[in-house]
Amino acid sequence: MRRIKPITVGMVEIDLAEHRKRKLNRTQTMLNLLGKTIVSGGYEGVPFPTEEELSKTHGVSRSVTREAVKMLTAKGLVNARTRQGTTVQPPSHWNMFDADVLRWLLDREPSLELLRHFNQLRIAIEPEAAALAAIHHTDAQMLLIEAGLARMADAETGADDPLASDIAFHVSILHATRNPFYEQFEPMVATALRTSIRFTNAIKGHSASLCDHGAVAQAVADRDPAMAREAMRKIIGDVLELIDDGTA
Amino acid sequence: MRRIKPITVGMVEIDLAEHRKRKLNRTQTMLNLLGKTIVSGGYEGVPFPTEEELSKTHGVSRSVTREAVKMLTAKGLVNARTRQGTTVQPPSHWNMFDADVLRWLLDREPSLELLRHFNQLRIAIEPEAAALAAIHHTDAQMLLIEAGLARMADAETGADDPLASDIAFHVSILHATRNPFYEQFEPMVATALRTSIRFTNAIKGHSASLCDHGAVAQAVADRDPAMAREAMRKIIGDVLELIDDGTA
DNA sequence: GATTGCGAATTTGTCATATAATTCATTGAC
DNA sequence: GTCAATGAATTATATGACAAATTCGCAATC
Repeated sequence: MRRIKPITVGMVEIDLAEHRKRKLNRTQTMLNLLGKTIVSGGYEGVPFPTEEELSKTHGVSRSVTREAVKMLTAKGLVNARTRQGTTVQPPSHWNMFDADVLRWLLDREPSLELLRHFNQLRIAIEPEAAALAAIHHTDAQMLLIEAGLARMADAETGADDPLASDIAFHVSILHATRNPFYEQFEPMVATALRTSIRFTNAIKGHSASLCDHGAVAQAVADRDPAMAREAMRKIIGDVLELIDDGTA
Repeated sequence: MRRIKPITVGMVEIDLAEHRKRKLNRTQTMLNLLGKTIVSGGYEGVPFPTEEELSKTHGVSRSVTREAVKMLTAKGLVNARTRQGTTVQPPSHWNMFDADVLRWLLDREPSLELLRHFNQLRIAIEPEAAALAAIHHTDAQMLLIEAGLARMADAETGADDPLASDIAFHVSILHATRNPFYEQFEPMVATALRTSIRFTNAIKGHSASLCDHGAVAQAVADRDPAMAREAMRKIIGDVLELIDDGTA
């Protein structure tokens, strides 16, 4: 009966291409669609559709709709109650560290405000992460950190991707803390760095940046927490300064 | 045909009482059950059951099982693929800031190690949160902070619950940052505080603690970020010290 | 013997329909 | 006016069927 995939949309842009490329199934497509719509305020004022409405609108079965809504519930975006229907939760309930939610947020507004919020968090997390890494890192993790630094050096000469190497370095520090909570910030840090270059692509003061990153690595290697913290704070502080300048 | 709720379990303890009390539906019960089991390593070595097995074992329909698994997927605990089955993800993929995951973790091990990890994070987050609060708080938020402080004072005289007032104070600081990412730490901070008293119930140096908290509030009111940061760092630092002593 | 191709089996993914449970609104009795 | 009974709307659960994707074994070929 139904031969063509009836994946289509109401308000958000159609992501059929992305859908095909990533081989998303219908539940995942539905999840993305609803997530994006919620995050971009598509249901403010209007009540969230019932399961039946959603199913009809998007040409999928109720099972698909329900499972997508369940996932949204698990991420804190909505809350479903019998008879009352499904309601969108206020943003404070959203799981901001979820990779999907972050993606939807950026999709909505790669705004300076969001970038500032990211980096306000980074300046709390990463210096302390560097300090913890200085204390708790294993030899293998130290090698990874140095590898990240080497990649950044390569990026100087064009032999590697600057963004990827930057992410690799910061992520390696997070893991070296050996604290599972710090490791959770990987998607956020990666996202923040990716977003940064969109706004401040002029900041190719990479030579200075490379030097700063080297200082962090050295302090971690020396198992000097205070120094590591300071060095990392300088890196993030510089970024934050640039962003604040962008605003003012 | 089926008259009695067939909610029962295999390896984890039966939470029928909790189930009734919180009026959990079957999907939520299933979610809790699977979540606890996964977090406590119940599926290490053995493959995760298929949908049909789970449904049979727990006497629920495949819908319920599937929706529970979907929620676990959304929280990063498992990954389902056609024909390959559902696999448990490594802990680094788990969404550690999810309230459910936190609860399951504590249910497994209210361990000193976990408590230390919590507070290693708090010492990054909360001092910076206090600094941000000093800059960005609104009048209403300042009132909430002072209310929290007042409750702590009441707790001194037994007029209020010490734990609840402590949580209220710290949470009010988080919200005063006006940064949605900081607000996400509410469940973690609350959990950390709740867990603390189990271990360090001797720390009823509340008079000292009250004084320290007052210093934070004052610095925030004065819009003095550096002072707020320092005062908060002292509070968490003291806790961390106690925990580390407990280990050594 | 190694590789490629094909088909069967397995498991999640999707659909359709029916029924239960819960809650809100309305109506009616007192 | 208050309270209980009734009904309606919506999610929750059950059931059975089929689709899609991936693995695995087997066979054919080189």
